[in-house]
Order: sequence, then C-alpha cells, then structure tokens
Amino acid sequence: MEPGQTKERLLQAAEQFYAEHGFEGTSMRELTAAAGTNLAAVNYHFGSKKALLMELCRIRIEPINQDRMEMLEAARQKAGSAPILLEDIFAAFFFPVGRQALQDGKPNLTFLRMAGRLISENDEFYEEMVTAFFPVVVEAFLSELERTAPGLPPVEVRWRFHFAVSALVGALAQHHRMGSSKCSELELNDVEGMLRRLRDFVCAGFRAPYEGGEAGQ
Amino acid sequence: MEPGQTKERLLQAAEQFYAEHGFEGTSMRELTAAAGTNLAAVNYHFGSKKALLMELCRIRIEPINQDRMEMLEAARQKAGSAPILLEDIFAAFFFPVGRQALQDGKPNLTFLRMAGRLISENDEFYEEMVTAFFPVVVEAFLSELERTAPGLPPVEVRWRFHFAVSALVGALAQHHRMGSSKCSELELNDVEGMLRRLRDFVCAGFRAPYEGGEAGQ
DNA sequence: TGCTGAATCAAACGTACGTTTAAAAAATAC
DNA sequence: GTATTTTTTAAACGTACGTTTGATTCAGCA
Repeated sequence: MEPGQTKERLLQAAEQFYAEHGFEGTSMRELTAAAGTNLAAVNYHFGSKKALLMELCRIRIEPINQDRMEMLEAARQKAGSAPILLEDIFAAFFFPVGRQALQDGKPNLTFLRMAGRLISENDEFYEEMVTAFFPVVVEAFLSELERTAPGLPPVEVRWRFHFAVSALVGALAQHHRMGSSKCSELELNDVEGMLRRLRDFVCAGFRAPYEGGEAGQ
Repeated sequence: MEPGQTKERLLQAAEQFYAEHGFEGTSMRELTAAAGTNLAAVNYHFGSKKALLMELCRIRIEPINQDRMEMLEAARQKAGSAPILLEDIFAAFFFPVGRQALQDGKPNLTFLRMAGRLISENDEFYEEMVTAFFPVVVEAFLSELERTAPGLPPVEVRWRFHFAVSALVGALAQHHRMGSSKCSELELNDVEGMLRRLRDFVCAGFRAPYEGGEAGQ
C-alpha cells in the first residue's frame, strides 16, 4: 500500500470499529488488520488506542462545531437585534452533522453511529471528550436559546435543550438501523431529511407550553 | 455471605458494570469480585456472560413493558371510542421507566444509564434484545398513535415516535451526568419530574405542523 | 553510492479475558 | 446421621489484549 496513507486508513477503520463496538470493545488487532497495516502502527502514529479515538473525534467534531458557530452567527446577522428564529438555532445545531457525514455525495452512516455512541461511553472518555470539544458551542447555543425563548426560565431552557440533544444523539445512534422495518428504506440515506424532520420536531417540543414547573398529573 | 443471594448480587453488579462499561467492556472478573462471589458463579448460574446481561435486561424491561401496556389499556378505557389523548400515550410509554427505576423510594440512576446504553450496543446484542422484548409494545403504541395523530401519514407517525424514543433513550443515558452543571442538582433524583418534562416536550414535538414532506429550507 | 530519518514489520512483553474442570463445602432429603 | 443434590471454590484452559522493542525497509538527498 502507498505510504503516507496509513494514518488515514487507521482513522477510517477506527470510525468503523468504534461505531460498532465502542471504545472498550474495539480491538487494535482487528482494527489494524482491517486498515491493512501492522499492529504497531497505531502506537507509532497516534501514541495509544485512546489517542487514536480522541484524534478521530477531534477531526470529526471540530468541523461540525465550527460550522455550527458560523450558521449561528449568520442567523444572528439575519435577525439583526431581534432574537434568532428557533428554527434557525436548531438548524445551526443539527444540519452541520449531516454535512459532516457526507462523503462523496453519499452519507457516511458509520460516522453518525459513532457520534451517537459518545453519549454512553464510560465516564473517563466522555468527560475528556465533552470538556475538550463542547463547552463553548453549548454555551453559545444556550444563551441564544434564552434570548429566543418565550419567557422560559433558564433552567427550563436547559432541560429542553438537553432533550433536543438527546433526541439528536439517539437518532444518530439508531439511524443505521432505520432501514430494516421502521420507516421507508428509501429514506435511510436521506440524512438531511431526517435532520430536517428532527429539527421541526424539536422546535415544536421547545415551544411546549410552560406550566410553571409545579403542574400536576 | 448468605447463600441463595448470589444470583441477585450478580445481577446487581451486572447492572452497575453494564451501565458504566457496556457489554463488551464489562469484565466478569471485576463483576464477580464486586458481587463478592467466585468467577465461575456467572457461568454456573446463568450459563455465560451474554446470558447474564440478557437475563438482567429481561428482569428490568419486561415489568416496564407490562406496566406500559396496562397504562395504555387504562387510557383506552378512559377514552372510550375516541382516540386516546397524546399525553396519555406518552405517559404510558415514559412513566413506567421511572417507576421501574425506583428502589426503596430513591431512584436507581444506574438502571437508567443501563437502559440508555442498549441503543448503542453492538448489533448482535441489540438485535436479540429488541426482537425479544419490544416488537409487541412498539406496535401497540404505534397503532394507538396513528389513531390519535391529527391526520399524519403512518410513516410520519413512525418518524416522530422514533424521535420520541431517541429522546427518551438519550435522556436516560445522560441523566446521571445532569447533576454536574447543566441543571439544578436537586432535580437529579427527580426522575419522575424529568420524565414529565420529557413527555410534555415530546407531545409538543409530535404535534408539530406537518408540511407534507416536501417543504424546503 | 552511501547516509539519514521516517515508516513498517515480526516478535515478544506482561496482563487480562470468558470459560471449564474437578474437588470441596453447604444445604436438603431420607 | 448418612446419602444426595446444590452451590462454591481454586486452578487451569486457550485466547486475546495494548504496548514495546529492535531489526528492516524505503524514500530523499548529498
């Protein structure tokens, strides 16, 4: 195989295995075999198993978050001094995921599944991941949601954003299985369509009437 | 230690380890040590590692699904010949999870996390789990949602139910981490409150206006 | 052509894995 | 109180793990 492509092939195989088996379930022996390289390649190029998966996440997540911030900024410009439209906020949060999943025009379902995995990873891995990549973006979206929200207390905004993120992550983790029976098989590759539906769902959920927190039943 | 309690202690330890490390990441050596029994106990009482985790899921999920079906039936009775109120459908789907998590009056957050893990487990495990425990319940709720839905095409109903389930599973997987910064620490143990908020969120999302599927932007 | 640094390789490091075995111990039945 | 079954135990089964090592290969350049 051509030299210089080893790192890329390792990252590609890592995405596959990580999506299917998670961090602890991924074997470096299987991974390097699938990548067509030697077992020692991972430690040579990345330092360790954990560093490889971390680098994979960095490469994937950072462009998404950059894209998110740009879309949010564009929506801010569009809105002027008024609050941003809720639809634009969640479009800025969801759609970059679909854009990142695109590879040669076709969606990379493995990447979606990997993204959905992060949430249930063991605490050590998760904590490092989240503090490394997400604090700035999350705070930016939360403060914009608070400006947009129709009189919701901040803690309620956080709850609803939490549900929105949960729905996204759950949908990503599940998407690769949607073809089997649940929905039309044709739509499996229409990640954009899924994310648009999800945005509409989440926006409506976010606008749910607020009962003041002490409602019964 | 008292005899006869070994199985129970194994199941309890299994829940802990499975929630934290997943199926492939759980070590039978650590698990049996935590349960205060011998390494061979798992294979003696359950047959294999996989069978132990399967049995754990069965014990936890079956009562939830029974509870779900009973609540759905009660809502059906209440509604008479009219469609069931959307809030009652999702209450029947969400609340039994919180009830199952209750142990001696306090919520068992580990169980929630375990439940949230199932969705991103490897395909072999997931497939077996889902086909074993969920087909009947899912179809029952879907058909009831179709009766209740305001003119939504069935495929759209499935999409929105999928998002609702995703939000639930994501929220369960994340809940144990909510105390740190995102929301009020006091609410961490208020699983019921979380599920009620989630139900309201999901019901509103389910009622999102339907654009006919071909809408732009 | 010979040198240099990066990249790859097979092999071995020590450790941990899930499972099996056969003997010891405890509980139950007669 | 002995016989029988159920449960627990320590030890070993073979396999796989992530990482390290030192030799080998290969490109680029003098």
